[in-house]
Amino acid sequence: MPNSSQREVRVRFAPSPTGDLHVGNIRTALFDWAYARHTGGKFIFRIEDTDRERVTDEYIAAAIDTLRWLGLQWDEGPEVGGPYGPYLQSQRLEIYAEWATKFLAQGDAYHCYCSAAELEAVREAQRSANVAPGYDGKCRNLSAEAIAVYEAEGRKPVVRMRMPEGSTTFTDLIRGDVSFEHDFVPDFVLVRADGSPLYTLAVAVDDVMMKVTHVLRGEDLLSSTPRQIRVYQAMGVTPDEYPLFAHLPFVMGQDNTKLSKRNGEVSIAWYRDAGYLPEAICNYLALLGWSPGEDREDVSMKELTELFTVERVHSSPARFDMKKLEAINGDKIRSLTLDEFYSRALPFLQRAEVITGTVAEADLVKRALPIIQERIATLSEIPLMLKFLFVTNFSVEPDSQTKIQDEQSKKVLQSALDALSGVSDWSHESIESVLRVALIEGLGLKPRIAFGAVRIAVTGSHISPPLFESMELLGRERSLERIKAAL
RNA sequence: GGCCCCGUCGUCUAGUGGCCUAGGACUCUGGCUUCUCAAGUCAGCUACGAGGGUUCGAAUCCCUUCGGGGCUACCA
Repeated sequence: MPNSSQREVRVRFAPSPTGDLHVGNIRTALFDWAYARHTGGKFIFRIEDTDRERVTDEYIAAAIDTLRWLGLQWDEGPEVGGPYGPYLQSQRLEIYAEWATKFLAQGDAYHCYCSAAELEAVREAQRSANVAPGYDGKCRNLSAEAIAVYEAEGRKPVVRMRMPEGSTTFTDLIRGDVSFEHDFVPDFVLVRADGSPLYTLAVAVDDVMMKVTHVLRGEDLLSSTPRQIRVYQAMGVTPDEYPLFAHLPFVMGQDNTKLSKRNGEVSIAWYRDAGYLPEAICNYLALLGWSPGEDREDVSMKELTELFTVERVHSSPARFDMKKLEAINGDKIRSLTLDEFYSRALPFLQRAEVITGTVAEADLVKRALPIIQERIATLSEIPLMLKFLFVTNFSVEPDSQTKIQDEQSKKVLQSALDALSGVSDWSHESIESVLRVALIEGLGLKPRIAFGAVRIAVTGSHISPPLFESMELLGRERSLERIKAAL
């Protein structure tokens, strides 16, 4: 039997969707995916919903949707199936029950009748006595009589795994050898009193049964690895068949605490709505805890699969920096072809109700996009910048309005109106040359002063896309109307 | 408290004993460009947590220390 490093690579992403997938989850998913693709192996998507109190169908659906949106296509998992399914743990309950029964029969696990209150009391005592906390092993070797008494009391037992004396050592692909003395790994629960399995049981059983070869996951799971390995042993899996572990460093918030709502947006759905491109999110996230070296930072999805190796993953945590994500997003937007940019822009324009979806609008949008492409960092800025082209009841922003109330501005607008009235070829080139002659040469004004007033009158704001192109797009009639209205 | 992990510019990182008076990117500051805003471009600021070793030579190896984080559930 070939060992884990020789078998076909099978990597799984196994979130427990107790909310929207967040930045940290996705970084893990991205690395899992990239590693599978890099090695030509399989990317498996599994839902860990053993805690049905917290995992809902909505969150599961959202997780599936998010992964799809990001382009992290899975080879096995929800909706696509696969040879080792089902891929929802809630649909594998009988499998876990069978193994638990087997462990019980083998003596690897035992029934524990301790109540939550009793366990808490033990922990409390351990805390004050300053000794290692954990289950005290009270039910490890219960006599038949003692069991009968508990049963008579109506107590429902949990199934608890027996940790033998000794220690567990494993090689983490990122951190090297890590070992834990079993004195600090207490007997742990596999099955709840109601018969439902816990993560510790399900994760190990599934990884073995789904023939997972590499477990790349968050470092918060590092200290649960000995428990997972203990289950492998009880299952009869030999060490050379264990999956290889790689514990990824955390993605932290700005204030160096775990990323959460408090210190930055975490939900990927939020980034989607805010106009971030999936490839930008992936590119940025890839740089958190990993780097291709050689001062490279711009990485496409394809390049990521070519360059990604676990060896180049860091062991130290990274802070999430929205500013850098934004910068990368802007770069990605600028490198979009017009067609790509157009299809991504459309939903944002429609959602903002700037356009309704007519053919005429589509044409104007297509002509307008090139002049704003290099001016935005997120797609959500598009409606703001293009609104002036579509609005029916046009008005100038109050802030800008005050800037064209003075005599000089009126004079500028009047001159512009006069000069522009005679223009027949309404192209940005001729608009510009006519205005330069009339305002710069004619009135002797600085360009920023002269064009500023026209800009406000025509676009409604002192910040806008390039003036002459904007006027060309707006059309002669509407442009002149707006200048007139501003007088 | 115990166990485990981690420690290079503000942030993400390059760096695996000499190529490092530490490179790139983002941010920030200033300049150029310029019809606004951007984009582009040039320049600048700022880092090997600290202390000991090992070595001709250390960001790179060892030890100690300090700091940060995770786990310590019938959560994952």
